[in-house]
Amino acid sequence: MLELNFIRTHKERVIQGLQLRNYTGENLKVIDEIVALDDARKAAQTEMDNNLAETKRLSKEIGGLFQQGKQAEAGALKEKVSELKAGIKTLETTMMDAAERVEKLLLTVPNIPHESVPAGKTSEDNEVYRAWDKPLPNLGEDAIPHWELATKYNLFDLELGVKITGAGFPVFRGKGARLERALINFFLDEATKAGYEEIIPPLMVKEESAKATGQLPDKEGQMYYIGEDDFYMIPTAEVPLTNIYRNEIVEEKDFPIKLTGYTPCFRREAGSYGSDVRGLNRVHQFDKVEIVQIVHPDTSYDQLNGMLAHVSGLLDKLELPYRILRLCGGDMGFTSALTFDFEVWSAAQKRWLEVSSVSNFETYQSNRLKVRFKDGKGMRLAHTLNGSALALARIVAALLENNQTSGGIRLPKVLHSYTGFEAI
RNA sequence: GGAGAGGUGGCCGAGCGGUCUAAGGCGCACGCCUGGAAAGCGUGUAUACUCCAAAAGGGUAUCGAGGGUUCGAAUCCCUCUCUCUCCGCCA
Repeated sequence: MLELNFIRTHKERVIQGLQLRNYTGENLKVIDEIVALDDARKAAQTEMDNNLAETKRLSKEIGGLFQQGKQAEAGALKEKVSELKAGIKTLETTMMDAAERVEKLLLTVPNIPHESVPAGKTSEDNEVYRAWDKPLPNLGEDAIPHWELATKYNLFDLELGVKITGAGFPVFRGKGARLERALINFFLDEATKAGYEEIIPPLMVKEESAKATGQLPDKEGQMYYIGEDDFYMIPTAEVPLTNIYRNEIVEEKDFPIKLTGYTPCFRREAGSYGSDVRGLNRVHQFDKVEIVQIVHPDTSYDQLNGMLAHVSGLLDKLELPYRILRLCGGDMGFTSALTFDFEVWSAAQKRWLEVSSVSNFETYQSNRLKVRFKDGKGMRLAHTLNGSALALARIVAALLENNQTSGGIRLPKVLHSYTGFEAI
């Protein structure tokens, strides 16, 4: 969430930012409400603290009087303290109530977009940041989509997933499973080469963790929830990886912290049924290698560029046509200040598929996470970033479709040593 | 799952109703000492909120978390949580 102090001191910027996210008059009032409530909280707290100080002083006096055997005088003071205590209780309630309401409202305010974020309402308005300037593969009439290729070559089976679990839980098998594992290894190796530390995190997280990275309360209902133990299945490795540093004070010299991890990702995808969900386009469980960075605020945009270069490099090596979009204010995620999406061309479906989303959250996540470092001026919040590098299911879809030939499916050279075969 | 023992500052560890404003030690930083270092000595060593125009300096809270008893809680009571030991189950 936004820093309260930032809202207080940069109200105009906050409002401009919200306008870029298409907030208008009525919705913008929340900012003034927050400041007013916080004023009330401060006033109550100051008074309460003063009363507490007085109580403390008197209690000590009573202790002294008891030791001198002056019971009567002590009794008189006791009454005075009791009176003060009643007032303190009221003030505390006022303060806690105001603080809670501030917190609640703050959770409803999204991150302020970076100045480069284009105006716009929907994905239609996203800016093509880097277009694909070479020709797209032309497969001819008999090209078939990846779900048919999967059946033809026995690569994955969605019906089998339905039998075992339900719709959207693919079963990979044979060369399909091998390809999946090859891609995971390839992505992890590349991330490690780029200086990311490999992590194997828990796949379920507690509420506190999901809150800290912003999945809750924003995406309640999109995560699988294990009620018996109060766990959430992770929708992305971002959650456990970033939470490694929750409540940590980091040494400035340890920046940039770079983590990578492969995990399956679980998403309920409630309310997103439609024609674009066939095959691997949208599933409830998919594999992904994530990269996460925790960095000094001065360098976060440089690091963001580094992440773009990293993801571009992966797609280049996989020989997939792709483009990069800069998301507009209306399409950007709640917690992000700037997001770039990568889309690969799916030649049989003749459409772009999102395979990566790379974002800088600035201090929005770290404020909830409380990831801080100390510099000359005191405690400061770090910046957090993350990106998919990459999401597997759709990469598989594109690889299969784009490389199909009448004689089989060719695989990009970089994967040969990982798969142990050059074609399917 | 059952039984027991515990969670105190960056770390170890004392404290078990008032002087805890948390002893002592280690570590760390700075200074003195030294040709330089070690040792020794001295000083300092958290976080959040808040008061003050700011600095300096105050105030409040935090001894796993939350609640309670009390004029006063690290200390007593309740709930939760985590760790350790033993037993059971188990890849």
